Amino acid sequence: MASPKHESHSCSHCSLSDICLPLGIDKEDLDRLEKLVQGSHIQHDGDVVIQQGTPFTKIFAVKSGMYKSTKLNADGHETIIGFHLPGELIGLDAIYPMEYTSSTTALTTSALCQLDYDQLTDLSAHIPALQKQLIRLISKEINNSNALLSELSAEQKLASFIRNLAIRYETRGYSGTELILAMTRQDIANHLGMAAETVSRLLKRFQDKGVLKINHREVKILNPEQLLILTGCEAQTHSIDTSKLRKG
Amino acid sequence: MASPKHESHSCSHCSLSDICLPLGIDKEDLDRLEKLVQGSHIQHDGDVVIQQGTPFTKIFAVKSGMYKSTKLNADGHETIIGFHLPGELIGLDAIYPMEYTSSTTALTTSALCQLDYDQLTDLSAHIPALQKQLIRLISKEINNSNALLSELSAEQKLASFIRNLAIRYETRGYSGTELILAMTRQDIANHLGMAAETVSRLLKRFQDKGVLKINHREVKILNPEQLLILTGCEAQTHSIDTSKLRKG
DNA sequence: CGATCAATTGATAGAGGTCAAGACGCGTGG
DNA sequence: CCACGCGTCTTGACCTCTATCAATTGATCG
Repeated sequence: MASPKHESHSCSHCSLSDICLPLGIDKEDLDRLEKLVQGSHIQHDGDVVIQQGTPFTKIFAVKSGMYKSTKLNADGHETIIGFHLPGELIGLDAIYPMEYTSSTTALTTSALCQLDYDQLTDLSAHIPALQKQLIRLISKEINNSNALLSELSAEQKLASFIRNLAIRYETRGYSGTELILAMTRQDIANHLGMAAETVSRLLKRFQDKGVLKINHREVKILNPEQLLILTGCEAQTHSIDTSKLRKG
Repeated sequence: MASPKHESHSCSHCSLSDICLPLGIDKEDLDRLEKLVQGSHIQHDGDVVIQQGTPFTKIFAVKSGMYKSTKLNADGHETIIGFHLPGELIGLDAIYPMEYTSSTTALTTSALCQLDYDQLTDLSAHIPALQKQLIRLISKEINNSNALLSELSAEQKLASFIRNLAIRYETRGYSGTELILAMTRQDIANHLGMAAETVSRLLKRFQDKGVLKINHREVKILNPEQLLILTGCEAQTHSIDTSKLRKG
């Protein structure tokens, strides 16, 4: 299992083709795209896929499992800037600086595709639809990054985090109510800018409230609406007293 | 001064051409690019340029002054996702969702250019250099957004904010040591996720330490190296005791 | 079955939010 | 020119949230 195996691949048969690159591309163009895709590379827990600071050459697409990207700051502190689920692209933030700005590691047994960026841009110059899709996906990343800016309390941040994971899983055809936290509590805490103990306590609180059912890394969302409220977003079902929304 | 005046414009003569779009484009292509640029629109303090939720049609480039982008979240809370200085582009995050995800407002008397996005992509399909530059600039935004994730204490966040502003001004040919905070303390606080009182207290502390000289909205950086240390990044001049870097 | 790592739980303290009052700057109108 | 009002900024007192430290339990694995 440990050997990096290059499976036969085909974007057209990939279950992720709807959310990955080949949106609205005809058969002929798709063939050309597939030529530059290097198929499934398999990693295991802890395997490093990208080293921060190395020259940018490829974009990665997650096929299965989960990855995390950590950034070593100038102050020597490591921050987890994100987790990557199947169908998501890794490395788009490296285009501008021409080198990877964070390291990426597998959290469980996982697989990804590799796309040579130079070939991809060359091809996209000939296929407007591909160019547009590429730009759209990069733009999407900006929004993802901005999402973390708003939250206030630790409770809201963690609730948002879980909800965000659930939604992303659901979008990709997995269950939107039962998910597995492939990362440690410490990883979650780091990503959200809090202590691991706080994550632990909050998860317990969520469970006590009947919002979640937690069994180690397994999370079951019992009350999605209540979870939404915990994010700081009021429920839409009944009218709200807006007089005391959090600060101005 | 108050009338929105469409000045004669020319990217080739614009002092910002180095940092804006037209990087490495030849004369002929530049002419075509200029055709789709709508020249200087002038705003004043409080003028709204972009309304969150409206359809995405244009990218904006700041010519002078300063703008802020605020996002109204589902919880009814407004977050300032960024400030825009001359030479910077606004609206790149709207490409994916096809609508503006935040509202943009002028903070002082300011001016910007408008670029029709559809025309821009059509043109970039014919000019590989333009396409690359466009993609690079969008990618850059991801990095900007990720920058806020790492900081820990309020002191580090504010020090980083000031330093970031100074560096951006310096890159654009302005002074890197004397700058004007066109935004209110409340705006800074909102953007950094803290209380306005904390900003006030921290600025005072920075001044007491001799790092900054503050006169209302004017900031003079007296000790850039000390400011760097306040961001959490150790000074490079002498070897450091790394034994007690902030948490793991 | 110890050893190791992840996770939980409790006790404590400090950073920073909140509330409240006052100072300062600035435009407006008498 | 000064008084007034308004918004911004500052400063102080208090208190909550959450980080930190520490000890324990639970899982996993060679």
